[in-house]
Amino acid sequence: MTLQETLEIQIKLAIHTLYNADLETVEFQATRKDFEGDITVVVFPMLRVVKGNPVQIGEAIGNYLVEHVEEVTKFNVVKGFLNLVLSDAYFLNFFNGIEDFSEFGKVLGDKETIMVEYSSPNTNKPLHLGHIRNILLGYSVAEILKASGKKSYKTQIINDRGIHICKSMLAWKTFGNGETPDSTGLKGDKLVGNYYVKFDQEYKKEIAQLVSEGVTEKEAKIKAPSLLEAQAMLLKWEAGDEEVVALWKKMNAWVYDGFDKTYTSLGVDFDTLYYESNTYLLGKEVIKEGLSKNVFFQKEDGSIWCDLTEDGLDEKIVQRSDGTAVYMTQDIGTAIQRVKDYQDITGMIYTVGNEQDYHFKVLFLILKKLGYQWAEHLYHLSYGMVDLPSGKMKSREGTVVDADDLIYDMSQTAKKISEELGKIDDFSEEEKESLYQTIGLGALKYYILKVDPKKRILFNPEESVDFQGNTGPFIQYTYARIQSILRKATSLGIKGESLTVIEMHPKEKELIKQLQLFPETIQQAGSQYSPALVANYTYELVKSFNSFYQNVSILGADNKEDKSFRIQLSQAVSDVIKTAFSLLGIQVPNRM
RNA sequence: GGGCUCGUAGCUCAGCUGGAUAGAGCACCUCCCUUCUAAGGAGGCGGUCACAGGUUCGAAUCCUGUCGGGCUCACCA
Repeated sequence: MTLQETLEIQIKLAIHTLYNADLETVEFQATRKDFEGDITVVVFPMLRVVKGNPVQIGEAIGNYLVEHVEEVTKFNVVKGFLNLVLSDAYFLNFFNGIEDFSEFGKVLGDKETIMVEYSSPNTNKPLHLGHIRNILLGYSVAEILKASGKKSYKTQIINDRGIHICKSMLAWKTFGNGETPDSTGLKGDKLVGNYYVKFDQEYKKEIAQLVSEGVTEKEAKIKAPSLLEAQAMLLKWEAGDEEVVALWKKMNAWVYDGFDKTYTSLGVDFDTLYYESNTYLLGKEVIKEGLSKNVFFQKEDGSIWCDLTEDGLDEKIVQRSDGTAVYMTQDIGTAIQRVKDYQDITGMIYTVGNEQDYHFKVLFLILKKLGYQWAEHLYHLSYGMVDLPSGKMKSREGTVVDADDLIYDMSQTAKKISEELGKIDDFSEEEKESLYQTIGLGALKYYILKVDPKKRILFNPEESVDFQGNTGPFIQYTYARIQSILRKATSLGIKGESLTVIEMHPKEKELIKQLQLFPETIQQAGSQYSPALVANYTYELVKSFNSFYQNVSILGADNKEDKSFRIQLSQAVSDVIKTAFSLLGIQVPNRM
């Protein structure tokens, strides 16, 4: 039983014996810094069942608790707030009760299995900052779920089909002269992306040409030769034309290879992949079934719809009049396929930008109507766009912040700062590079993940990302400092021993309180799908530690007991930092 | 126009299912390295929580409306 549970029982008992009344619940909150105490009971809500002065009631409960609950040593009442002071022994017991903090906070379990989809880029453009947010969020949420006692699979759907792919294929065929990533030294996704841009340029030229010949702009957009050619290519692709398919395979392979490099440098991975080219036909069977169950209805032109007006939404098309699949069809099919492939799945999370809120609302509703139980546990991890001060990132206007460039820039900044500080001059070149990468990525990932997912992020490339204050490097730095102390402690032969009696410094007590919060932080982050909660928790923990570090000497403690305790405490804090950061996909360095 | 969403300090953000004088970081100003890494610490300046009503003992938080930003309402994905 936790202390809070004990207190709740005792407080109910107190109210019962003192006032002959019964409380439903007891409201607790952390005691504010300005008041003495460790935990606070809010008296106001009790006034509903107990008539009287809140201060007097608080006093009465306080006295009762001091008498009946060993851990409560003192109390004070301010207005309707009963602040309880807990004994050092209580905190020490908690601390000693955990022999190893390296797995602290995590819960093992596999009763629920969640598939998390993230990234899912188009294969014709390199990844940019917007994708980075998506990727970091999806990866982190999957890790958090795992730590909160669920099983998770990471996946993505690769949009490798459609007219857009044909555009870059066509441009490469026409202007490429057989260029390859090897021959140009370009990353595959960058090379293909260039041809996508090239297509667009040619297409615009053609439109301009047609317009000058007297064709209306609207007409020109449809009749431009290169577009017609791309459309012809798509038809060939769908018909399985050998040459087209071979080219498609070759260029897609380049793109995947390029993406993989970016994923690797971001340190993320996937358990399984889905390709749109494999799944785009899947939904049709289900549509037929849904039609027979009257979940869908057919219009005269043959198109198939789902009527969602009773749910306050519109009618939504699920299959075109020509019988081909739309976006929705394919998503329905893919969802069902996933559950077939992984039968232990109990829910799914889609990491997709908030511009698709409506789409997912509809998708989930349709799947529920089709009668799938797991449809009750679908969640759209919707996140805000990453905007620049100039507005939206637009690839056509060249205002896109490229993922690879950004990652590189971050490590360069880390390098610059590190070199100025000169603390790692004895590192080998490889060690240095690896550290710069760790810090640069730490800064970037933390910067993005600390913000509530649903809020939009304003990214200013000019100001770049901070390395001071509430940042990844700040936390990594604290971790590195603790490692330094622990190394020194080991070399001095100081070992941590379990202690029973010790007078605790307020800063030590504060740290233990922070540590206690970690398990519930993971649970909350899991149920709210919010890495930001983990980030903010870590920041608070680290701030407390730094204050402790600056005000209390660890290795220079007066006696053996204090020294031993503080080393253990430091170890615990660094373990939790490491775990918390691993949930965010951020590494921690032993020195920096 | 309908729907969804956001609006907290000059800037970037925290504020859990309503609770004490609204918290951090950056920027600006003071201090602190002969003591465990100063990417740090201690302090100062800075807010009518967009606005107006309402519910409540109590509202940044819940409800309604207004204003402002974003997204969305395709036989595109």
